[in-house]
Amino acid sequence: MLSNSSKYAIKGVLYLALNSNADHKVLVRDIYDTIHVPEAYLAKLLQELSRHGIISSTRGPKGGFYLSDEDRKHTLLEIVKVIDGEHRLNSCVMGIRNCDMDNPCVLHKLVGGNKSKFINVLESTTILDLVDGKKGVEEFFPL
Amino acid sequence: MLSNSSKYAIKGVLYLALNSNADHKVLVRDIYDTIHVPEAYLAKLLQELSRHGIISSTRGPKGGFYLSDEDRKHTLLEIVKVIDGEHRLNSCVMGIRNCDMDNPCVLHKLVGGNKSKFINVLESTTILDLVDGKKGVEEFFPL
DNA sequence: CATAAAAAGGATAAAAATATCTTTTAATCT
DNA sequence: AGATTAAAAGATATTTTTATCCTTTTTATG
Repeated sequence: MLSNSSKYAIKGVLYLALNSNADHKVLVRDIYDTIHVPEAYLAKLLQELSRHGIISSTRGPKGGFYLSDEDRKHTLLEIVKVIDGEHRLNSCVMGIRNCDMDNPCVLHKLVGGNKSKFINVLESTTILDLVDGKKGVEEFFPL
Repeated sequence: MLSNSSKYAIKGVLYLALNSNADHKVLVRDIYDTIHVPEAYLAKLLQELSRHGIISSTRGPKGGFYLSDEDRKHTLLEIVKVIDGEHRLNSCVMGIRNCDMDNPCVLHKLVGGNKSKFINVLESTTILDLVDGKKGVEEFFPL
């Protein structure tokens, strides 16, 4: 339903939301220290998000990844779509061909309702929403 | 959240629920023809379920897989647990360590409710429930 | 008792997901 | 300009999941 990669990406973005802005960019290394996602792998995921304009980055000294105010308006669903692609979320929970919301299989009816809600949460929650009122990264990543 | 293997297994069991009983066993080949799960792979999954007592089987001529009346009382969750193991479903949606229902991370709160409901559905739905009132396998596996 | 049917089991192969390493490009600061 | 820093990009490696194949064991039946 949600790949590890997507989860990693969300964690990374959350870290950025709490610890970065245009004047304070952060290195992958720093993110890694806190969220414990393999450094090189996380870098790949962030690069991908950056390429798609979900997050921002600059190269060179004083460079790093960060979130602009605009970036913070993106939703969790956008992150997931970039990393996992459209198909993973839209396809039938049971992987049954020609089964969708309009012509659902029995299992879909059983389980699909919860899935849609899950997607709705992802779709209606922006980075900003998540971080709003939170002060430290600890609230998100308890050790 | 649910592996392909689990989905395959559920499909196979559904087929058995609709097409088998102690007096009418079915071959993996027959199931394969309908649900389009790779034959040898499906055989492995059904063997696993059989070993765990979720479904029944007998070897030799006139043998095959089938569901006894007792078998039909098993829940979808039991199938998933045999195939995917306990951990996959119980772990934090976000894969965060030391995060569980009692001490949930922020994302857990956001998304965990739906997940629990999903598990509840699996837990409270028996094979019998699913099949009840259905006449043909087509209702489950639209092509 | 021989034979054939069918699951069970073991070993292997292919594909996808996850992770790492190396090289290139761009920005900043002397 | 040149040196340095850091992300971007590309190539490669590892692991896990998914899938297949082949042999063995069990069992019903002629």
